[in-house]
Amino acid sequence: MPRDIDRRAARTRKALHQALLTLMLRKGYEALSVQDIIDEADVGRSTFYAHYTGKEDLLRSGFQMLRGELEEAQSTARAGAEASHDDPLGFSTAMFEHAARYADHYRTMIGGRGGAVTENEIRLILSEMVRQELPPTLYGDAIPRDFVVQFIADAFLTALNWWFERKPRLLPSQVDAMFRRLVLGGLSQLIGDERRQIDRPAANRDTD
Amino acid sequence: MPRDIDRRAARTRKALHQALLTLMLRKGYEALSVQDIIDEADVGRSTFYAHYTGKEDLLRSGFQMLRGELEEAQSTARAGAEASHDDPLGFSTAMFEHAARYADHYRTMIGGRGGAVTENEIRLILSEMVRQELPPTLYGDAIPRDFVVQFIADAFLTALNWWFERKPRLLPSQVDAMFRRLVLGGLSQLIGDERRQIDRPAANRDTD
DNA sequence: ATGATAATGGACAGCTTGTTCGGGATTTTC
DNA sequence: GAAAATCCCGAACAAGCTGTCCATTATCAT
Repeated sequence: MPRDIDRRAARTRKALHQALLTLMLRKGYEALSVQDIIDEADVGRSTFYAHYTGKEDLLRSGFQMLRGELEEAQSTARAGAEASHDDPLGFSTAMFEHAARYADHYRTMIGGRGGAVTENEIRLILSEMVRQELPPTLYGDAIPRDFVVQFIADAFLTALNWWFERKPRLLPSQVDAMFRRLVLGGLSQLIGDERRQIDRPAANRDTD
Repeated sequence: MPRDIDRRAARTRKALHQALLTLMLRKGYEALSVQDIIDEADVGRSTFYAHYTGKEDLLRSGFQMLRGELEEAQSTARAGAEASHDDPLGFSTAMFEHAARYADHYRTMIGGRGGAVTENEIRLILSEMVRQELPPTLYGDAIPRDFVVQFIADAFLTALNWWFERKPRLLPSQVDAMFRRLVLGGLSQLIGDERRQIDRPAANRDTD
């Protein structure tokens, strides 16, 4: 029996992934049928179902690959770097660079093209990254920690979306700088010095 | 010919909207078929197509109603209030209260239940609101204005999502306070006093 | 080369979609 | 109240997609 995966199988899977990528960029995930995918990939119907249980399975498979890539990039980029908790947004630099490298893949996931599955997956991954870097104790207890985590993760997605849709020629480092400054410093730094002192509302004692 | 809409037609449309609402809360928009909707609404197949061209048409129709409600609420809530540019997040208070009032409707739109159509529509509406309130000139030019607009709009959606999914018993005013503090003051206020001074990166001169 | 193994393509029934039609019920108008 | 207009309903239709089956073909190990 063959130790490695059969070359034919590898070729088929690559063709299917490529077809999914192409079609998602063109029509979006939800509007896609299995028929479209196998037509684009030039693959038989039963062949598709021999490899994947449906289009969602194919989608998740591709997502896993990208996730593996990402985790590797994260760990190498931050191997000898400063320890965590030093920079609460430490994930962002490597992440923006990874997005630039796999621009087509990331493009399928944003702007509503990815469907609910992709959206949820990427938000989960990001939330987990942020959670590991955010200091366990926040100043005061006025804002719950998981709220802050979601805030950061979604802000990153916003930056990514804006980057690809509006200014795709920017360098990853440039977008990263804007992202960090806005999330760290907030809006008050941008709207004039006289409002620099934000009002500090009393911490709500009875938050459910 | 009847001056007003026929009562039967109004009843049918109301039943269809209610069915869509119920089913979206249960299964999400994308997983819904026209068959599901007319079964839930107890309406004939041809009747449905006599009123709407498909499920997306029905969705947009309901969305228009809610939008009308919202714009009315916004204008009345801020009739005699302070003029714009005074508070860059002036929309949020009335918006959170509107969301509390129409909780079921808003719940269908967040958490991936609403599908790409809803997501895009609500982001457009929010962006427009924010754009009108944000001062035309931002401190420095390091961060493009439309990036800031998207940042605020998406942060609001994050807050709304977190509110409904995690702490639905909070009052609108409480969520509003957290939202404003986080967006205005940023992350640096939460992670210890020694990092209160954020580093100010030099404005990028060549942003494309 | 040759048998074993695995991928392939096309055909199949079952289901959903969107449309059309005539009979029957309800509302509006007079 | 009765007539006329309008709307709802149910059935039936072609078209498309889905998931499964099996005989055929191409690739692998010896």
